[in-house]
Amino acid sequence: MDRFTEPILHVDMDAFFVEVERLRRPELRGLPVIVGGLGNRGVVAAASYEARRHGVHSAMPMAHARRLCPHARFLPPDHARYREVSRRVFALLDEVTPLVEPLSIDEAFCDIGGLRLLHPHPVAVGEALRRRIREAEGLPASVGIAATKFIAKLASEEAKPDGLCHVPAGTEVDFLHPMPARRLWGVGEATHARLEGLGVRTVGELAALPRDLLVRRLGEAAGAHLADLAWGRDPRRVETDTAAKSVSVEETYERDLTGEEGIDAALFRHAERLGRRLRAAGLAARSITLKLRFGDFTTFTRSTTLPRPVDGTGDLAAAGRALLARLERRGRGVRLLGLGATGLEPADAPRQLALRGGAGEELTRAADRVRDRFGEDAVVPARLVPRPGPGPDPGRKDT
DNA sequence: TCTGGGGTCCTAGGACCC
DNA sequence: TCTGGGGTCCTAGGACCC
Repeated sequence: MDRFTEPILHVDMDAFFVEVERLRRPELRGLPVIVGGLGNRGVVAAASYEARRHGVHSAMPMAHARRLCPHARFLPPDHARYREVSRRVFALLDEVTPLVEPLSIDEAFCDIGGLRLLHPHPVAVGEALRRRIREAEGLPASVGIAATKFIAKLASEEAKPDGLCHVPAGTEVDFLHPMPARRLWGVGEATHARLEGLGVRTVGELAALPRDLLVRRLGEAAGAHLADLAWGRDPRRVETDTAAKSVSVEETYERDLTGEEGIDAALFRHAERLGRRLRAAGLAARSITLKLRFGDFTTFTRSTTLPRPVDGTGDLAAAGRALLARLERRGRGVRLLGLGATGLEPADAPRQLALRGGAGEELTRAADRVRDRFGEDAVVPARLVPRPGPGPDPGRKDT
């Protein structure tokens, strides 16, 4: 009986932000291009392969990237556009199989096990998908094919740029063991350092360690997980419909915020953006988290669980202020301020109407509708409008 | 070189309940 | 009067991913 023994595709767009920019500006083809925050505290979000050859990579401080590759073209990110293109690429995946699990804006797992009667081989499906994305959107994508998710993901990395890599069932260990342990999904800087402390450099050396030693050194979950991955074991299935567990907004300021008023205004703007995103998703939050990073990069969070879920700007701002009051600032400047929502549930979950705010809530929703039509800046709370000059203006009534 | 913004998951301690 | 074990929830911090 014909059946796919490697039914999992990992589709990963190559230098996604850069390639989307090149669609609009073909003159950028062949040049080193770097997309990211251009301010003095920016980092690289995406680098073209030409820029990567100079050592530039994502998450690198932009100042460093400029030094490594001064002749690159530097562009600010256009996330709205990337989201739109991403939506269309995922729609192409949906044409192939209903079992699509988005991992981020530019990558997804597809389970094509159900296609086995229609296609001779998973590689034919992968190549057709790459061609389809190229023809429909003009974008390069790499595909990894394997029996498990994490081998498929490693395979797509191996395939880059603009390629396909198939790891036949039974050959996983040969594929894995020569690799640096750092390449495993879940081995970051900290775990890598600990593994080096154990004398581990490759996945093969990791596989040779006793499982209980890994659990003792890395914790129950991470240790057991890595022990399995090192032998190619990964039972996770492709999951569709994974509901969001948190929504958050944060901002790093060009210069640290120092005055109480400026910090409070920033907090209120966060409450507005967060509330708007919750309401657009039809969600309300039971728990609110405030995040604060000081100029010296020390970072603190404070969170609270409310008696009932909230989605209104006023409620979010009030919770944020209460949390802010619990942090000792001691005159330190604020580099980053963030506000997050967890404990999400549908805003329509049975809650008595009487509890759902009054006129304030209606105003919020009216403002949302105006912004839907005229843009984010169409409605600005009076408290965020710059005050006219010093002293009262006798000719002006508050409106 | 000096460190973004959006997420997920895990750990550990404490409160609280049975 | 002293002491259990287990489960769940909450909070803060940290690792990790793209």
